[in-house]
Amino acid sequence: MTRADRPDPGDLDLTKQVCFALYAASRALTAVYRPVLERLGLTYPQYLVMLVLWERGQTSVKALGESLQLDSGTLSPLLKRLEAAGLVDRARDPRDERSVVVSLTAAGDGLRDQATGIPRAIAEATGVPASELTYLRDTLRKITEAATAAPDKETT
Amino acid sequence: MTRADRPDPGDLDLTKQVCFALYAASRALTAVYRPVLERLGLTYPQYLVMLVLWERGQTSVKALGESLQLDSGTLSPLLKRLEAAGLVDRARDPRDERSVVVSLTAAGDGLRDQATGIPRAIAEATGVPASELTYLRDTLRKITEAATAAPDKETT
DNA sequence: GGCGGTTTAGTTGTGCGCAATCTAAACCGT
DNA sequence: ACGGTTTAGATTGCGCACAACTAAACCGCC
Repeated sequence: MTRADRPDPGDLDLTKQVCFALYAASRALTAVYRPVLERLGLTYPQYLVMLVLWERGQTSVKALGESLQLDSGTLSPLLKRLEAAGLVDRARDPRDERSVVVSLTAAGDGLRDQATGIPRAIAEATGVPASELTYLRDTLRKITEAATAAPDKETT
Repeated sequence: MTRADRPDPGDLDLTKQVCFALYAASRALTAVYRPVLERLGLTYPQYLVMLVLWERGQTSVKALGESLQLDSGTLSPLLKRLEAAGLVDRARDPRDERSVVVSLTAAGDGLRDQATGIPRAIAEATGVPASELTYLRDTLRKITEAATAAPDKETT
């Protein structure tokens, strides 16, 4: 069922451009993080996991996956690497043995201090004004929500 | 509580949120493409390569890399798979044997017809108005440019 | 209690992305 | 013509993402 505000032909190119812009911008920004995070021995997805843990102290793998929108196929090996690096502990929840609780080690908690300056460093490196960032964030969230709820495009 | 009480705490969180929003939105939109492209036997990066070829007919690997901002480490195996799928040909440029020219096969050219409806399908699936898409595209380009040119402390 | 279905992680396999390294071809100044 | 440099592409290794599958624990129900 097409909407009343269906895009006209001119918009088709636009969609293409937006998708690529998103794809390119995401990789470009991650590349800005890379050298900064390298000093902490983290990749960007690992940094995201640490952000959640610094805020919550501990979480199940499931909750982590919901927050970051990643599945166990991605998280399991990633968490294994964080554990091998001595930053997190993993243990089955005794209340529910299906669940694995991820928590910070002392080293993982200590890393937080070194990470506090990162958002500022990134903001300065890119130099995009906060007003635009706010609008951008909200628009991106809207797109993510719309894409996540996207219909699977029926027949043919 | 874990937040830094700095002069401008709002911006720091914002940066973090924008980066994640970008990362999440990019993956979410790619996921919308996935089932659509699957019918053509293409992944999203492969689709991007085909878009360039449908527009230009042929390109060198280098030019392709500049357009998509991907290096040979990514493109070489990707093009090999497209070649194995019978969609493209690869040949050394006789004028400069260092360069490899990628061109469309008949099958690759024929796939264009099936691909014309894709941008519309994506636009409808997400349902974000064109006015926002335009602003979004321009902001993303600005960020990509800023990130690509980002000053890096590891400079010597 | 035992059975069937669900939930939670982990594993396997494929395809990016990117750094580092390698090879070969082209260019360049002498 | 020559040796050094630059350039284009391929290869290797690692870490995501994601689909498909497996195994174990939980749950409801009889």
